[in-house]
Amino acid sequence: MRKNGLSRLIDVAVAAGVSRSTASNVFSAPDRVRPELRERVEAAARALGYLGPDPRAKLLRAGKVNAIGVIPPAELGVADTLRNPVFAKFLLGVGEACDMRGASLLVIPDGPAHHGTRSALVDGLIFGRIEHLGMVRPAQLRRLPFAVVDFDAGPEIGTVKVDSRLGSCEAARHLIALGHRRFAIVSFLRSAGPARVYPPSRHRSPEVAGMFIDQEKLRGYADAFSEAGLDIAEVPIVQANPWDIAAAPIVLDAAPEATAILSMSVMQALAVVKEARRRGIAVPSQLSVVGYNDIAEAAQSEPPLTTIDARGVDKGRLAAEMVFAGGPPRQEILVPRLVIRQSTAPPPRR
Amino acid sequence: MRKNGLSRLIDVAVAAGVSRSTASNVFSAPDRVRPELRERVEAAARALGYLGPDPRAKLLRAGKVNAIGVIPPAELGVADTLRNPVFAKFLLGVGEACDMRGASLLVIPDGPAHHGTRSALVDGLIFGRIEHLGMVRPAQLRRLPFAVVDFDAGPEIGTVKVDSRLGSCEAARHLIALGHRRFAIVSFLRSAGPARVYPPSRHRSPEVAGMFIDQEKLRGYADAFSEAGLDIAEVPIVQANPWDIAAAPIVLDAAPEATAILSMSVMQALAVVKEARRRGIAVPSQLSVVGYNDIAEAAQSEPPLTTIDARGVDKGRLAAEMVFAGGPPRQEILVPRLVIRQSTAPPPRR
DNA sequence: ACAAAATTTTGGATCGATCCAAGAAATCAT
DNA sequence: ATGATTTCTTGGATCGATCCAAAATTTTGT
Repeated sequence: MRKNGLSRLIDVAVAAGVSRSTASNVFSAPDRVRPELRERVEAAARALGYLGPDPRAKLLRAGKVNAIGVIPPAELGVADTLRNPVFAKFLLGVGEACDMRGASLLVIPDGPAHHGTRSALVDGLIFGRIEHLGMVRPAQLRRLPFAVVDFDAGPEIGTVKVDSRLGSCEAARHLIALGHRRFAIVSFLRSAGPARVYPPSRHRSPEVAGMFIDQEKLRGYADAFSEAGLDIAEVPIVQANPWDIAAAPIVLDAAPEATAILSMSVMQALAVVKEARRRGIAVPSQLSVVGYNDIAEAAQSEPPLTTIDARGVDKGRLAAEMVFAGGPPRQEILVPRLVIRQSTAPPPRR
Repeated sequence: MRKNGLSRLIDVAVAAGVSRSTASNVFSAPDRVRPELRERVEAAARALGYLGPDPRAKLLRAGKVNAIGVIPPAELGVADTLRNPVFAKFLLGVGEACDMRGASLLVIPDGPAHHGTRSALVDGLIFGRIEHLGMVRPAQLRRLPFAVVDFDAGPEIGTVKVDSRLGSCEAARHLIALGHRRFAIVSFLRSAGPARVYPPSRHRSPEVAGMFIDQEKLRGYADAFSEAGLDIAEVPIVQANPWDIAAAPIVLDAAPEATAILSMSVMQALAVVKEARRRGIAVPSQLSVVGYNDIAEAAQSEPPLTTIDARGVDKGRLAAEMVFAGGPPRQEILVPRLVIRQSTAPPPRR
């Protein structure tokens, strides 16, 4: 017994009259110990209340923790991460991969100085956002397997991406195929603040052009428009914080003549549907709405929302499998899928 | 530089021409080292690509990991845990507490032999269910601070509980106060399988009496009924797996004359509302429904669901704070709150 | 019964740092 | 310049296990 009251492997060994190594073997390789001796050691362990090797010490030698770490987008804490339904789906995928190997999942809020990356006790890391590019090198140097998600970090680094340009293109194509010609787009506003409206003709202003991920999606919309001989420059764009559902009325006001709304976020799309119904605009017969990302609420909305399944779960699973598997870095690109529900229909006749 | 390519503190020390201790101090107590020397060490570290003390070794001495572990109900893996909205709320609360201390959150799927409990690298543990009672002793012996949630483990052990008897009593009181007299109860079926109906008079059968948590809630309903001079024995009970929303039709069929449904799960309550509307039964004017547990879907349902807020977030936060704070074991009992929305109204006149 | 082979057990070294008491160097007082 | 302080730096011990090669023991073959 020690001063701190906990007994160690060596205490057990002494009590059982064997060497440390033998005692160690009883716990980690029982077959190597003669049954008789093994029982003696086990009895001693029981008597001392010894619970098996201390995971910390074990770790020091073995180096394996049996856990994977996920570092959420920079500004998010643990709670925010869990609260965000889109990110939660991703986490779910990571969780699935963990379950396959019986590993644990660590959510690491990234404090200042990337303390999390440097000190987390994990076998590998998954970086969730662009802001983490600076942490890639530290992780590399720590020789920790890791993968990045949703951004390009070069061929040296395992990556899982979703082709969001294609995804939003599909969304727009779907509406165009239904016959829509008058649209409005709900885009992202990264900086905090109220929604902003960009009427047609103001698209080339730097605020619109300068966004990052959203830019991909905007290109996707533009692809579909030009395929159909339409010009995206004639479509009004509303930028809103993806979670600021109070922006829905602004969207509807900004494009009263639109028959279809393309939203880069699900939450906005759901909010627009709700607001439209509140105003007595029938969805989908008078107004069609397509979102981006498929979450539970989308299926349960009234009417259920047509949206893009951005493969969040698969993304998480693949990233985690990459980390677990080790091996040379791979680049995976997932293809988003259009999920057609009841928020889209041909435009009303005039 | 080592064979494995990673440099250690000692390599840095040698390169800088100082002792290990001094090098160590540069990273953990910079003020103790003369600026000139410190810079020399830092330069050496940079040159060798040394990233600071290895968290694993640090841990062996210090014992702190800056992470808290949550062990979900036995049969759930990591993914199931995140998928379950009720448990996810609890996790959210734990996450909030983590954010306050900048700690990480580890979700530990509990494999066979409680391997997780024994080997998880955390500063403390939270046990999420009755099945974990057997793991309490191991944790105690490991001298790990821990808390249990939702079940009584004796005065020696920190506990956060929610008074579910009171919660369900409130639910029933609410309906009774609105004037309802004919009810049906949706209870839990722990074993897998299809829903079962227990008409009045069969309440005392062992399947009904033998359930655990649900028993508390049933008592709560009974409390409210007897306050109003009603007898719960006259109320039909449907037992269904809490997630088996296919059971909703069975509920409505089992009690066609009921004007109000008391459900022990939110999901069932939401399913019942949906099914009722599908059948053309107006909610709440013809049928009132009260759930138990408040999740996002409940507020977004059509109509929004009246339900019991079982304080999931607070429960998680308190449990985590207990673990972080250490100190003598406390027993917290949270009081559930009735959240009145639009799924309840006075019964229809006949 | 004795050597050879197979199985068990053992002690020393190691994983990568931190702590602490003691030694060395620099600063100050007289 | 000498001793007394104060500030830095150092090596040895430690955290709690595992690994490995060598020693001890048991089993097998003839």
